[in-house]
Amino acid sequence: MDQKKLADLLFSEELKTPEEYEAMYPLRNLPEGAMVTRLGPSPTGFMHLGNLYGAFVDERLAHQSGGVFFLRIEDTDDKRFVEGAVEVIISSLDFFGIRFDEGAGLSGDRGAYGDYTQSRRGPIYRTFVKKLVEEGKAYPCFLTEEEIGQIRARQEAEKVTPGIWGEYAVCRDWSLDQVKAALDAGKPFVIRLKSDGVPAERCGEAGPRKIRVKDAVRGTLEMPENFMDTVILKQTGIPTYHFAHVVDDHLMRTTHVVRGAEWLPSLPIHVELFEKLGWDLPVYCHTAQLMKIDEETGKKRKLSKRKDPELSLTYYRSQGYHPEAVREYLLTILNSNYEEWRAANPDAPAEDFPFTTGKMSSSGALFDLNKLNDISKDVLLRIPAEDLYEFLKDWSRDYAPEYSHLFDDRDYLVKILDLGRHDKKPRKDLVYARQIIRFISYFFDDLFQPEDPMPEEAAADAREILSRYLASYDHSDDSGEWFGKIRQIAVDLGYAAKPKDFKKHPEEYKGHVGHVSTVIRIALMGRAQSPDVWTIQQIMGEERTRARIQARLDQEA
RNA sequence: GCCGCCUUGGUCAAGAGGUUAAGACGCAGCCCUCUCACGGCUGAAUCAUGGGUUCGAUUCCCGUAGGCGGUACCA
Repeated sequence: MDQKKLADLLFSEELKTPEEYEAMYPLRNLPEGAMVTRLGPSPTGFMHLGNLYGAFVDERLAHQSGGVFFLRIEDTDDKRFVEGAVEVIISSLDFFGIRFDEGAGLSGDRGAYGDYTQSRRGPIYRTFVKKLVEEGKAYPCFLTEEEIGQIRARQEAEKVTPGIWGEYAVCRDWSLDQVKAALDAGKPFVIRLKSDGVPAERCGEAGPRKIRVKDAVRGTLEMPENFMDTVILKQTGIPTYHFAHVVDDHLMRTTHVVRGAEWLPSLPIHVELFEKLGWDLPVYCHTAQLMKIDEETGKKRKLSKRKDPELSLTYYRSQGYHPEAVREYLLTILNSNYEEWRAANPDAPAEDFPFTTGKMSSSGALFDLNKLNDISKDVLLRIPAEDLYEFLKDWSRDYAPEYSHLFDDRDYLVKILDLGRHDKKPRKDLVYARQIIRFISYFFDDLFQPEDPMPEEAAADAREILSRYLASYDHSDDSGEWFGKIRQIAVDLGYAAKPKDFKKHPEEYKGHVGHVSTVIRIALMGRAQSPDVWTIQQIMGEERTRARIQARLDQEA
């Protein structure tokens, strides 16, 4: 039979049979309902929020159902490979709590369904390509780039769908002899799928035939069937994404294929490939994409590696966002009912949230930094100060070594971080590491610096206020006694004891007690705004407190 | 160009053939208050558009527009 001969001619190497591979990779022995998902990044060495977003869906689905989540390196495009990329992928996802059960790893593969790197699976793909050729479902194509360009030009002139299909697929029905001759002439070739689809322009009134695919996030998709003779095996003997996806996800027994919506247009190709190979379709989950507003055009667009370095995962790490905050943020945009759940379960770990594909939005969300910050405040509040200390210390080691000395006195820093966090209405001052360091900088003499001017109302009396304050200062005063003294100073110098009195009769006072305490606050913290002064003083200690006041006094002189 | 997906306030969004169209972030104001933060209250702000179907449509259907994506021997 010619096709068998053709297949042998094309693939002379020793290959396993499809049956052997089926036996090597048996159905997984997993409980009912367990999902098998995978992440298939190409090793470009760059991960951004969008990658995390998708990975998170895979991870939740697998781990929530007692299934398996594995990593497969999709490096069928050798031009994209960047040294060290696999490590970047694994470590940056790990930082955000995303761990693989199986697949490619730093010290080799884990799991029985490998190899997990596509560039090393050549023989597997060729086995199945050969099978398709034998069955007349694929064929070698010797068209050169130039010839394809000419075909395209002709198609454009004829206003017909560009691509290799129907009569434009000139090698489609070549005889064995024709192929042999081309081969003997040393012509390079690719293998194309011999599509059964009816070209859209040949369908007439009825329109193209439709395929129906159930998508876990979009419901039933109805799309025109494929009719392109798509390349499945490149000249190099390595498959295209389309073919690798189908073979790998079948052999690796993936149950749910989570990928971005940019794959939607090629879904019909995948469906035809699954059919031709006689395999069941996985459940597809085409996720919406994270978007951002392009500064140049002012329009929405997909996140881009090139243009959005600030959306890279390392950016968030370097700013010191806590991984849990990023996870919660992603959860809120992934599942619309998450915030509601969080409100009802304020202390539950996020893992307890029942994540579902049905609650995922099918339209793309804009990345919202405000929202991330807001969520981060709440997340950090749930983390004990001791843990926060460790988190900040690790962050500083990697991204801000200039602050390493802040971690010398652990007790001091822990007290600072815990300030006001245990009240009935806890403070939410802490957002991310860089911001936290800035926020607490005045606790450290080398970082302390005056930022705000004295308040107008009390500037003239600043010296007097400070000297009286220093004279009456008793570190053992409780906060009531302490504030009583400030009030006394205020009254003695002609300020209202209560802001309301001043508001009612501004003409009777120079200002109010708030202005007086602001003078003290600025001397101590260099800022007009801060948490409770008494508490800060207790943390700073008497010596530092007195020194700060004295220094300002000297300066005011 | 062609093909596909998407479209509720500035952002994330719930929602149903008849609702005063939830909630969150952000924004404004007020309250609390020695400042800020927290918290509370109030407010401004949304169903892209045209045409059907219907007693009634933001919701269902068709068209249009806009956004996004695809149109590779990239993924």
